[in-house]
Amino acid sequence: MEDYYKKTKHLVAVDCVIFGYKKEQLHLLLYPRGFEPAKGKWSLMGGFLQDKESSDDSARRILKSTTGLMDVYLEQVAFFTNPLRDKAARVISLVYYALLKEDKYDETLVREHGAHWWPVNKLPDFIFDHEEMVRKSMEKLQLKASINLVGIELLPEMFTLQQLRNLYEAIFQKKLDPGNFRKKLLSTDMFEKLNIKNTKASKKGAYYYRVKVTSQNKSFDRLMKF
Amino acid sequence: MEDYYKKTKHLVAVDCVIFGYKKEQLHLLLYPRGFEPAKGKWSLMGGFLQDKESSDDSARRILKSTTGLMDVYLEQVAFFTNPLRDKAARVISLVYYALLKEDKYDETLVREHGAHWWPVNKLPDFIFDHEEMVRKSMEKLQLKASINLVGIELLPEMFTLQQLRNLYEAIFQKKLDPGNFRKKLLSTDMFEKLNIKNTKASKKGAYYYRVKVTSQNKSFDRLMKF
DNA sequence: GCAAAAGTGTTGGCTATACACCCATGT
DNA sequence: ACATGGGTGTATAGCCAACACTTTTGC
Repeated sequence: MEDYYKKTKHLVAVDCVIFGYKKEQLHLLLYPRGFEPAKGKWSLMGGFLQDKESSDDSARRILKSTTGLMDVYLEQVAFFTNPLRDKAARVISLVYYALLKEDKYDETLVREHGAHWWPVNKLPDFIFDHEEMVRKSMEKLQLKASINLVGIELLPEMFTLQQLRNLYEAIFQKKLDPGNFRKKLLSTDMFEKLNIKNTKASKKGAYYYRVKVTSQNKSFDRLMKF
Repeated sequence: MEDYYKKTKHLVAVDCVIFGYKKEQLHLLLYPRGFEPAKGKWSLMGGFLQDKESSDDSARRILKSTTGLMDVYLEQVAFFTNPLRDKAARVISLVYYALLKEDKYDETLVREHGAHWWPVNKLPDFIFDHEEMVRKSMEKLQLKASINLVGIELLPEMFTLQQLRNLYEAIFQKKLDPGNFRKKLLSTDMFEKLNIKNTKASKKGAYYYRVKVTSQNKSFDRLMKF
């Protein structure tokens, strides 16, 4: 066990499942693979883990270089280690998902990489095992959204309950009852009602809310079911 | 990205948090570190990921060599990548937890490795970040026990509801109401009542149950709260 | 006035928890 | 007979889904 130098070393990749919320739909930022094998299929943003770099730092470096964003919410998803998963070489993959605030990223930088936003309900063909990575990320995100409020990470600072509901509908890919959703979320006492109304979405106008500073990273009291 | 050969390679360890259920308490199989650094502290069972070996296979190889067991329930927990986590060298760790059936493992083999079973409520000092690995494993196990029946993996084929309740009490580290537990679990219709009684634990004797074959890997209908 | 979204209220069913109570039996 | 765990029943509280209903306002 102490003979570290005798052991096989491996290439370690960090792949990021980047969620963004655009046009009331959850999207993934993907880029097309330009070379064989699997040319033309779509791929997650990834890179190799470097010397003296934690995988968290690595993921942040990848996100910085592809979206320009520094402070991004990151969560571990899983590791993928099948020796044949990458046809070109034996590569271990460490997978994260990331949540990007609407329109805060650098669109030019994104385009530079040939990247494209795909709605999660109409995804293209993926290379290798990236489809499974995405599936597991969705499951993790849904679990997280049941325990914590994900509004902070994906919505602007001020939002109506309708916008928040749309976000949750996008995450769980199903319609939610407006009245019940409203009562459920407000019962957590995590929101602050503002004296401003959004009159764009309806004639009556809906009040904007803000997440209370004190409950930034708080859990719901119980596991919410959506 | 295609220049695989230029990238840094890393040592990749697979560490196993081995849960066993002994004497009505959840235990962890740990072994003492016999060399510096961190000599005398306790460590998870681990080994290095080899060439052409998936981390699942690697974990199974480690479990086979330390407990003699072939078919063990395994679940991914997380990866640990802090560059300074192992003082001797930069090592990525992939962590699994394993569930060992009571008394099915090879006690001689276990002793050979100097390993020791520690009850989860009185654990020793760990090396490096192994304590966090254990904590995350406990959380994952509790989550799993809320979604699936873990009795199959940790109990003998035949068990009384009292034994099952003790197991759940050990997993969640709290007392559960006997009557309510019974009703909750039986309501899932995953059990088959046998015509045999266990008369050791009580005078009246409790019927043995068995998990129905059809519901081996089934989920509870809802998330159970214990 | 009407449509459409905002927001409130009501109801029935299910689940969790606490706990009372009877059953069977070894000592 | 009584203590002990096995097993059943009941009462209460809280949550959730469905849906009726009221409010506001632009057209």
